[in-house]
Amino acid sequence: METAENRAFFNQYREADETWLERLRRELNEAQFSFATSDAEVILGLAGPGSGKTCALVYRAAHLIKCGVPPQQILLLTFTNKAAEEMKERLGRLLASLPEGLWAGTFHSIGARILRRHAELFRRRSNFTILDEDDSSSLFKQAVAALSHVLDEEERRLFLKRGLLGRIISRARNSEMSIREVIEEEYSFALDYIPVVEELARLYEQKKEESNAFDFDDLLLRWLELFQEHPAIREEYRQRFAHVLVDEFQDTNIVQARLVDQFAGAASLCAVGDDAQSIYAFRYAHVGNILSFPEKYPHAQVIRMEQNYRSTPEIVALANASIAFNRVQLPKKLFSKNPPGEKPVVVGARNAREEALYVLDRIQALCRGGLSLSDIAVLYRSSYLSTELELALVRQGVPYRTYGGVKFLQKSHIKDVLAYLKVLHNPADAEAWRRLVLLHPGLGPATFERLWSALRESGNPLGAAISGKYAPARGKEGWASLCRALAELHAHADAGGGEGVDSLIKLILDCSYGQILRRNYPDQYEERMRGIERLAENASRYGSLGAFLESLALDDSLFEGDSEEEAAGSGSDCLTLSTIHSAKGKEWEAVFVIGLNEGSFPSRRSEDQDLAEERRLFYVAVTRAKRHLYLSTYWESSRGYDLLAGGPSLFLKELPRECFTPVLAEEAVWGF
DNA sequence: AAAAATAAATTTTTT
DNA sequence: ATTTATTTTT
Repeated sequence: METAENRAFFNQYREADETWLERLRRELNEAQFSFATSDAEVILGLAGPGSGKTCALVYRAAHLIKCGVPPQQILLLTFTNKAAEEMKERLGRLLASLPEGLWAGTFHSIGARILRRHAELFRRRSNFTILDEDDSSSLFKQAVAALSHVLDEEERRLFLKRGLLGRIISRARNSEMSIREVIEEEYSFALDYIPVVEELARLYEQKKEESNAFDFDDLLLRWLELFQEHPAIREEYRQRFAHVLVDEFQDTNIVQARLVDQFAGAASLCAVGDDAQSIYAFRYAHVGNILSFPEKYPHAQVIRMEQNYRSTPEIVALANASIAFNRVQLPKKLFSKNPPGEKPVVVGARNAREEALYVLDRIQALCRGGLSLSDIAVLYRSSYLSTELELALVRQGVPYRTYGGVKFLQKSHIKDVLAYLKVLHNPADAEAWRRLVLLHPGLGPATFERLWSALRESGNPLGAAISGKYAPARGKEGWASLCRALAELHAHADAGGGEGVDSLIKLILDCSYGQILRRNYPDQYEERMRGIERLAENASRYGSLGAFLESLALDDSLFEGDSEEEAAGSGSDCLTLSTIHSAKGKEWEAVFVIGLNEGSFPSRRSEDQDLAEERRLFYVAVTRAKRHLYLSTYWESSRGYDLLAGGPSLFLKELPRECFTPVLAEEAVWGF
């Protein structure tokens, strides 16, 4: 009914304000226009890269608001936080100001937001911790240790190796399969261990509950469970959100699709995506979601957007030629009417260093030709492929920023500081306690276990620690100093209230972690200190500790890049280095895709069925380019485990000859 | 028995 | 460079 009301509003508006509609007509093409203004209840936008699907989604949201839909009735689901931010910003620009009350975020962050309000239904409190992958694998390790009477050493190692256990369990949870089914289908070597894995999963759940914590999967699954088992709550949200808009639908998994389904009937649903750009199978993305969408919703209006506005016809031709090798896909004919440009260049280099020198040389040439560094990006399959280039860039003093790859958050000193904050915010967080305790000399894992079980028994771990009643047999001084620090921090956090997270971090350094840092990293003390200061700067923008920890858990893009970028002056004109996954949705005038070697890309770890996914990844990479595209490969591997650099990637070899211009790097690099 | 010190190994992609 | 396995020290 509510949607009908909105629709009435909508139609009334349609006649009332011609200028907004005129603007839409001017700025959008036919398909985008009908997408943005359609009043169908279910809409699917099938759109190729560079066709402006995100743009259409933003305009649709703006249009709804222009038509009088209150912003708080709109739920905008994106795949990355970056995308959510970008949409909000574009929406703000379109409407002159950012609408208040609109919910825009990733499935995970919206899930966290909703679950904070209903945490008690899952025996959690609203200050629950969100576990990252390291945290969960640590819990798995403890669960495995608890079953040491069943598993011998070799078996224990098997399960912990490369997160096998986590992958099995996560796979089961995200694909609506039982652990038995997952093992039977994909891990047949573990058939004998099905009951063991089931028991481990139970132990893991129990540990999460004890720690008042959710992992990433919980944020989706428990959200779904909330809606399925509490119809009244579900109805509340169905009433609230009259419009649900989903970006990058091809990357949703089964649970996420079910979450969208929960709104069907009450809200108008609208999703955009491109099956050819599905690159998150490793996170259980299910392309079937987008392929079968029209069957699930027979009344859905399907709008195709096939014109590419981003790239030259030459680049589009290469992309089309490559993706055509994937047999299972929706037929699409991406085309570009842009003025022609140069053919993409395929570069062969002897080794990574020569490749780096070539790329550097071309970047400098492009800059002389009038491009600025921010118009250029270098993309790669895996983060290690960027090291040679980074060396060359630093030598030449070219400023750059990296996306994806080694995480700022994974730096140990940052995690140490965060452990203090987590203990303060959620004193049940066993992982955080463990980290803090082990920082101190004389305190090891065994002592931690004893201390922790005592603290947990008390029902108020933080209070118990501060009271000083508990003391370990060894490492008394370390424990005492930790307790003093926590007492001080707790008092400060309590008194401060709105004091700001940054002052809390400063206090952590002053009363405890400063000395520990100096002791543990005598050589890098200064550098790491600067990293923590940057953390504090970022923290100052958050109103509460909870908000800060949550956005840290769900969005590390805040901390991408590191000290190199500082030297270059942040915000200034700089080159982009990015994994292809992190480059999704972006575009640059000139794009270099490096390390296109058989074995690296497609990754040798991928199996046959993954080859299509790797090719889609290649497709995403090349379609980031507007005018200049360079694809490079090298054949001598310089590093030990980079071994088997097996010559040019299949994705280069299979390209029709007329698509590109071949070049040998040595002629350009050593030419004179 | 536990913790500290030393040696070895490990890196796809991300919420 | 940081986690993880192994040895040495307390």
